Amino acid sequence: MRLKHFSLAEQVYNELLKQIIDGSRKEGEKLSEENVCRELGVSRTPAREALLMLVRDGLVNRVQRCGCYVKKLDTEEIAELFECRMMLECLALENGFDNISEPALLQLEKQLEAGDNKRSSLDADVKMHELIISSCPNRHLQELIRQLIQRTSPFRSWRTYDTKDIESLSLERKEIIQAIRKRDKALAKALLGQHILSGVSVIAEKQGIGDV
Amino acid sequence: MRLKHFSLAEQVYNELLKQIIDGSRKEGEKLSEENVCRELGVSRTPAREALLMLVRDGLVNRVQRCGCYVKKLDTEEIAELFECRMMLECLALENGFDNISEPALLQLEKQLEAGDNKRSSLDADVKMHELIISSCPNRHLQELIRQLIQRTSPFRSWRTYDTKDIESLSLERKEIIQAIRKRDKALAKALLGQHILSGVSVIAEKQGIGDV
DNA sequence: TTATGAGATATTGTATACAAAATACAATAA
DNA sequence: TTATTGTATTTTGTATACAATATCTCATAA
Repeated sequence: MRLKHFSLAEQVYNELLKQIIDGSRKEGEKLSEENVCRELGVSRTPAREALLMLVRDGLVNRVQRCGCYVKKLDTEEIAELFECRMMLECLALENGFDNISEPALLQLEKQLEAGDNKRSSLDADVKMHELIISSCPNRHLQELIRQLIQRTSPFRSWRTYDTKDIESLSLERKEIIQAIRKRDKALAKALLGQHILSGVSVIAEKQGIGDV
Repeated sequence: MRLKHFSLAEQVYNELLKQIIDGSRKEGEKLSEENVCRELGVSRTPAREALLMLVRDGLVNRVQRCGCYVKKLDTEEIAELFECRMMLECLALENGFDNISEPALLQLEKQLEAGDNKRSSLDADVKMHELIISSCPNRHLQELIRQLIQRTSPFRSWRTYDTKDIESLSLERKEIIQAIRKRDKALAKALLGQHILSGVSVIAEKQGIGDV
């Protein structure tokens, strides 16, 4: 087996990605090459490459001769981003519906039962969406959706602050799984769509507050 | 107005992009930094950046410490790529159907009439798809589709070698436009889907020949 | 006070040198 | 002959120096 060795550029990329997703890099924040270098102890070349990779992912804006910024989306763009993800995940569910196996669903249900804190709630969420995505036979569509999920990740935690939210999200997931197990495709798609869009209004509110 | 000045990286990117799309860079071809530099008369830094941008676009593969190659897709991956594009363009048509204006359709029909050679056939194709895409209100979906169109572009010319192909493609487009003008959404979507997938079998054949 | 502009400073774009790893190749042994 | 191993060459990864541009500061004038 060939061991993978991570280049500095990849390591910087992974670190910045984590920071952007977990919110420690705020939207709109300047990511100057100099600062990134100094903070992570590498030269400008790998830092630049990492930033380019984040631009590729749609998480960073780059303006010629001005530098890179954590991408800042207005409320409407966020709504469209979630809507786009919703449409594509529903498409994946439509296409892969019959490939979702009963054992996989049972296993997922068990994991959903166990989840009642924020951490396991996020885990369960990732697993459910990944089950749906990986059941879709079109690998390009799979990749597009994974990319969209990554782009919506910075907003993910906004809806899992209090216990009530976590519980209602958990319930939504259970209903989706049940609909799939009952082989009710139309219902499953409708519930999945609602589930993905459910956070948008909360996000819109929080952003409104943030702007003041 | 602020004049846009293109960085060397962008210029190299545009040149390589053109070469990959028009087929002068064959699939699987090695794109070593050294060669790219020498051919285009720049240093390695902008060449590297251009290659990274092509990786972002899905047109180039990059293996750590081994270099970059023009992405080579097997027949099944190509089929899935076109299928993915088909699904998303149909989604865009579904969403933007009512936004497609009669004047825009009339103008497009005129341009389709004029097109009977390869060049104008490609132009007409670009315009028709762009009309559909830009009518869809979701800008993220728009961008995903444009990216997919770029990724399918290297295969585009494979179906426009002889006059018969050009004519039948032209006819397909006219039928799609007519269906939209009659506001028959289901028919328009079905025809659009067929149109996008129509080249796949031809591509599969040609690739088979290429492999011998 | 506000607007303008010159100069200083900081940041990005580009070239290049060096380090590390992969590949090619030749020599040797089985 | 074939397999293997060590060396040479090539290529990618990283650091850094220099060039070009943008931004900031502050003085001056309307």
